[in-house]
Amino acid sequence: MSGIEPSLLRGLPHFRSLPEASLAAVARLARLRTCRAGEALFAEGEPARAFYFVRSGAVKLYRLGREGREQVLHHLGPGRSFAEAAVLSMPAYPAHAVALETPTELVEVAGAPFRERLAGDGELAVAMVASLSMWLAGLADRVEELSLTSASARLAHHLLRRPARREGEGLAIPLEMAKKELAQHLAMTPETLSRVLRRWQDAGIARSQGTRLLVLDEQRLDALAEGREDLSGRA
Amino acid sequence: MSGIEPSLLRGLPHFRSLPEASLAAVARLARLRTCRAGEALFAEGEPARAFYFVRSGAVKLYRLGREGREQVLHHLGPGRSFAEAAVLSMPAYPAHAVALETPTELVEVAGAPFRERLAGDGELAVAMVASLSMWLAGLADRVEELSLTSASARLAHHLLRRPARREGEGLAIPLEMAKKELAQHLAMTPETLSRVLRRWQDAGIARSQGTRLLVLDEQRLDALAEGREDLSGRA
DNA sequence: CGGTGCGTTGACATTTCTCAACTGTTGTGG
DNA sequence: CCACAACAGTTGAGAAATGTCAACGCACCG
Repeated sequence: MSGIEPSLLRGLPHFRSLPEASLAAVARLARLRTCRAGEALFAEGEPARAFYFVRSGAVKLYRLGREGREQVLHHLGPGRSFAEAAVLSMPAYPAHAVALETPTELVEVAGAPFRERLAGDGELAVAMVASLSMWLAGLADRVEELSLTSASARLAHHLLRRPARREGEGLAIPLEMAKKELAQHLAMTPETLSRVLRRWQDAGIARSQGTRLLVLDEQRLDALAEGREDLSGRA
Repeated sequence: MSGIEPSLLRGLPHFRSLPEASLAAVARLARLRTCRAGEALFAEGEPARAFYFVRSGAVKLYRLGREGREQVLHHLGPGRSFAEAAVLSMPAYPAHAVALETPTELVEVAGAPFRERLAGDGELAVAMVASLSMWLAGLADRVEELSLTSASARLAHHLLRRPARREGEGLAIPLEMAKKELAQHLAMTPETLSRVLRRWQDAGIARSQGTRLLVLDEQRLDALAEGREDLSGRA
């Protein structure tokens, strides 16, 4: 409520090229909030009062279907923002949000005053347009991913778009969710995910190492993602 | 290139509450374009030079995978806009676009001058934010849809979110794509789609009438969309 | 120590895909 | 106007992928 240091915002991708005045104005509407794992930020259907930036830790956005089935929409790490669209042009949050780590540091920006500021501040509005475009691109990618009909294609597609680190013989990709959640993210069961990884290991394509994956044969992973390779016959 | 009547823009949802000056400025960057079915508007990878509004007719956005497999991303009818995100913050179009009907009337807005205008025109930027938010909500919905694991749940979910018309005993939902494309849109094969519809017909839930669907039992369709009902045992 | 929950594996049921044949429609050219 | 090709849509039979249920190991945490 009382505002934060503008410098805390400067590091965020959206505001990198924002004039000092705009940045200061936004900082005045923001407050820093530190959460513990499991702490809820907002619930689906609740009036959209603020949007957020992740400074450290992680946040999960999800919906609840009937019978408590949890549909994970996104995992967000440092630098990402969320709920801008809700605050800017929707009456209520379209999903639930909880912090995943202790501590998770967030910048919380009050919605109503931000909306007012936006109309008169072109530079800020352009920054928000860029931010929303980022979300759009991400979701479009996700749609493409989910349109793939085979489980291994979806997994391969997903993995190939994660930040990875070259590591000796292969590519190390950190899995930033529990396998259970990753499975749901990719519209498959945990069992299927486990078996796909098993097959990849047997085929020498990749090796599951607890919380990360070591890809040994990038080309074949690529082929799998595009449905060019099949992997059934070659047990 | 030479501009169009501002009144042509006023009808579009994005610009409903835009000041006269902004509207006129955009109109100056726009031109009216009439296409025939099959006419390409832009190709994937091409530099994003303009974005569009549909005035009449319809447009299809799609990607091409290897081997010419066409992945339909969206069908757009009158009032919708597309490629704003590409023009505003991406170097190239992320998909192909073609007109689907003869005639299809479009408003084409030149990208570069629009971007310049945007920075200084807060009202316009806010309008674009609203437009992008609409896209975001639509894509989020699509992600949720594709996350459903059963074919009939995806189809039910999809149908329940289409504009429909009450019609005597039931609900008439126009299918705005060929069944072949609808199937791909829902990550299933045309055969599976056909069989699901057959089962619904046998169960008295809905009746496929060529290019439209007559829903007889909305409640059960709802149940199917949420995985509450199964429809296997009750042939 | 127990408990709780994730991840793996196996056996089995079911859905969905694949391939193929057949129908009906549409549009074209004779 | 008809014959024909081309293509969407349907249906069937069999194969393959995936989901379901259950058991087990294992780590983590009280």
